[in-house]
Amino acid sequence: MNAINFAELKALQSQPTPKTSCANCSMHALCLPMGLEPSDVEKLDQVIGRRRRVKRDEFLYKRNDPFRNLYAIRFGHVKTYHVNAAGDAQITGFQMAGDLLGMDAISGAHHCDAVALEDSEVCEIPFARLEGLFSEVPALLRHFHRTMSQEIMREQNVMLLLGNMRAEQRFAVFLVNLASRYAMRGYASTCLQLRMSREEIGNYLGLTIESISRLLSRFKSLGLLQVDKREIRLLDLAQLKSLAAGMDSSN
Amino acid sequence: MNAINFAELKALQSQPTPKTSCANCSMHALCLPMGLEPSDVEKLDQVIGRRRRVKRDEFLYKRNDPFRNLYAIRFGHVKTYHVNAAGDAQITGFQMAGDLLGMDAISGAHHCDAVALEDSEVCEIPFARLEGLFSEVPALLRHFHRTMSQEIMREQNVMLLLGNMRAEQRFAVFLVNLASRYAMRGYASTCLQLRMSREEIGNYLGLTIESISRLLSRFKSLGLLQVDKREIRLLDLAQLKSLAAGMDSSN
DNA sequence: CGGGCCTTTGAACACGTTCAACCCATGTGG
DNA sequence: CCACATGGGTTGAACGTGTTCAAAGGCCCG
Repeated sequence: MNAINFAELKALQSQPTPKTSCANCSMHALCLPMGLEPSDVEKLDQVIGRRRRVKRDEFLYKRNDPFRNLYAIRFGHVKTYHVNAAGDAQITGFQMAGDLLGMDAISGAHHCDAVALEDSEVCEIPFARLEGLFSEVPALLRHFHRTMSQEIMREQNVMLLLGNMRAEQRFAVFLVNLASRYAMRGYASTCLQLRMSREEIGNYLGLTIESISRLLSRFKSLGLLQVDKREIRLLDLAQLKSLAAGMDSSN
Repeated sequence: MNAINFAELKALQSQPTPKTSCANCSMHALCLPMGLEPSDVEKLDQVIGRRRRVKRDEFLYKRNDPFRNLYAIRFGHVKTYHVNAAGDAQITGFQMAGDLLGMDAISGAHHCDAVALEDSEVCEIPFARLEGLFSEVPALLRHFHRTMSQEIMREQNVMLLLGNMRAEQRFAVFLVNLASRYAMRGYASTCLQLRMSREEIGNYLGLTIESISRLLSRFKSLGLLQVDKREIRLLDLAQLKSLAAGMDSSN
């Protein structure tokens, strides 16, 4: 796979900062405008609100905020999480550039919190205006439905992970999945710069921080990866994939 | 809450079998036509395909079936589940009358299996025709988006359940949730006729059949419920709710 | 150099699983 | 009619995975 780094590409070909628009956003091939005609992309651009910077640890939205916008990440990383009555959190997803957030809130208000894992920038997409565009641009509506559908699939996969995988397999799935998402975005997929802490990974995977630490040590000693703080170099992706698929493990 | 049994009501008021349509379906207040004008309900009726009977243990759809239809349950119960590479299943949901199935497949093909838990009947909703109706009936599109959004929320709640609840709390959540869904449908909410086996409950909750059995015994001995095979009578809903919320448990 | 934060590692523990036996209701064949 | 098999459910005992608790290490920034 010829890994092209879209972000670098963009930086190379355009010294003068381009107008912020979908057409020249490095994520247009993954994000909402995916597959649209240029004229339709322009209409989408009209609809999209301001670009918004979110600093590390700042909220993108909070539980019970009224639903007004969807958010598309331009760059950076975000986590979404639920807090239960007892006060402990469950992280429901890590989102990166090109991902769409907030679809769980369409029925009324936001039911989870969204916080930036690093300084990030998002496109605010006023949902009322987007709805107005749906009748005009059927391809956009179709793509929107596919996106929601994929979000449902993603969550079902997490249910699978939490419901019947052991710790080792969960962590392998996490790593392989992260690698493939970076690959789709043209980033090096064997050298992950984790944006989240061990604790956040553990929370997402239904494990403790200690378990994550032990798994990293085990995988390291098995020669599957190298660890240096939050940089993880995947050395044996094939083996990791077979662990993620539930094969062998201890033979 | 004045529990009206819609199914019985319908049976009483119409000895001659009425034409099968959304307008006189007992689930119209919960299902796709929810909140639509009568004229729009009629349009929806035009779009909906045949009603289809599914016997107990028969497939409604299978993994890799091409996506053509959504399904609304008229009566009966269905389970959806994923099968992983190793061959074991994870049940991702139990659906009942008024529920909509198949939204995870919009992006292409079905990714899970759907099987009837008892003899059931569903409305086949050809998605292409439904899409055609969206531009004509904006209220339908809005409701469809809310429905997908709610499905995302439901799955996030399962992630919460599987990710950071102990067995006791999981099972309490399961019972309370089931009771509330029956209540919404006008059925007695304190006397549950389970349509699924202990094994299926356990699978859904990430537990074993033995754990479910033990939990039932424990709850019984605590005076929270009575059990007779698959009939469960909830005796202390308040206490069950507080267990489900993560309160006390052992004091 | 000190303090704070994140991480790693070790040891004891606990929750839920696994394995096994048994119960009970239902259905089937001799 | 009984004998027997089958499938779902319950209960007990031993086990194991991952947690909890605790201590120590590494790193950053003041």
